[in-house]
Amino acid sequence: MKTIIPAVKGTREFYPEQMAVRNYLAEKARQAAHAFGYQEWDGPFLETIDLYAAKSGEELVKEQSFVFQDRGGDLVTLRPELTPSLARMIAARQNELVYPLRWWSFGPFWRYERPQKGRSREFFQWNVDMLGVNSPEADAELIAVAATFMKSVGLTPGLARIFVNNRRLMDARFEALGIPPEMRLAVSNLVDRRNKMTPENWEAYALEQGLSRQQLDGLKSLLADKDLWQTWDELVRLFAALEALGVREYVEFDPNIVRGLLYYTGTVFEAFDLSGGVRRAILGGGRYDNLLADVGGDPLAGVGFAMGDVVIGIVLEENGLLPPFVPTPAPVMVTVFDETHWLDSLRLAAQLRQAGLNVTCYPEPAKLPRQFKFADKMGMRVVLVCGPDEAAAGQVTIKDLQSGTQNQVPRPEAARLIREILERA
RNA sequence: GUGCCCAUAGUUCAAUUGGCGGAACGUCUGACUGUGGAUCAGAAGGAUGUGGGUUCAAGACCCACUGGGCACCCCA
Repeated sequence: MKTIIPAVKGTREFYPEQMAVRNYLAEKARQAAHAFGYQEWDGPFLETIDLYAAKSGEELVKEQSFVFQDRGGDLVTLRPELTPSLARMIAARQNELVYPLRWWSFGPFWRYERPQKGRSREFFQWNVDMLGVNSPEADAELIAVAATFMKSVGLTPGLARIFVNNRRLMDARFEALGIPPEMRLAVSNLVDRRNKMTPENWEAYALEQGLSRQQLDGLKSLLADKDLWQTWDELVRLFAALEALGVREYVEFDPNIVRGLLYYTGTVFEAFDLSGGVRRAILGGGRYDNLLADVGGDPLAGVGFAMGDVVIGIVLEENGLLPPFVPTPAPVMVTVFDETHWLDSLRLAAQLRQAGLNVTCYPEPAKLPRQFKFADKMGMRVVLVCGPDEAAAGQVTIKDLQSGTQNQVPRPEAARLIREILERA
């Protein structure tokens, strides 16, 4: 009896309070995507491991995926990301889809990682993608969708910001520094871990990776140059478009943004939480122009981003930006005065539902204080009492729990008067 | 997958050198037989995460496991 089977490590249990947060995030994501005309879609939760082998990066496939053998002996994977599924589904119907294609999705993903704060093995991710357009203006639109979401949940540019870079720009600069193509990945990783090491260690590590002293100095000044974007036409156009889209204040150029996924080819961006002590990545994305061709489709340009629900949830919680939790979806409760008035209460509740209200009825006769206490704890706004007095007069008592006032009114008027109370703030 | 830290009531935390496990909040009951929140009074609630070991004696010390956190790694 006392033995409880624990939940699987790294999974999450959504009690109504957490479910409300998840739904809130999903709803805000939906609104932002719909504001820009994106269509909702989804892929399978189970995929073959081969789908990810091509482009997702070795680490993700080999060490961070849930892989199982099914009863037929085939290996199946709980999806660790969505973009490969997107690429396949588009490739399969490449000639019948309407372009430019704007799709969004919000669903569960799994990664076999060591859980810690802001990272679980089971999480929800919002994905937004545009395919069929290759332009900085398209990149800007994706960033604008992200910024629109951030704004809608109360994140100001002071609390969180989107940092942008461009892989082609960096490649050109690496080229100019005489860093050969085969060293680019190592250099990217180097850039990625810069703020995690002391300057001395980082430089030593850089030299160890094969950079010359001169190249290292060149790299350092490159990474410090916040105006570098002005030398790159794509980024000049990107920022002009962001300005026009009204989200320029959320975006900043940062040559240190690299991103690990291999399929990005141009613009890359990452939103960070600036409100706390550590910079935490809220969302990330970029342009991937080769992905379709890589999964066997015709070449098709794409740009997109993904946001996990865990970090954003923590950031909003820590900044007091989550909406207050209202336990019940029914703001109205009918009390049950006693056994003889029980069915009358059920009738009243049914009438009010018929009138379009969400109404709960206390499930049994009980002392009124208990019933009122219950209504209060469940966050209800209106409590109805129909006892002997009301029944004799064909009336009902309506109490507004927020103001504490109550009135006894004819029953046919109840629905209208309740609605009036609910519409008051 | 590596290193370090943590685990006591539903929750957040106490418990001297190893010596009878406490408080706050929450919950329940009553003050209040037709009315929630506030206040007051009372009550319930624990094999101290699991399994072993040391000891006359373990919440405390040792080992393993499980879970969580931090840093790597990676990323949402």
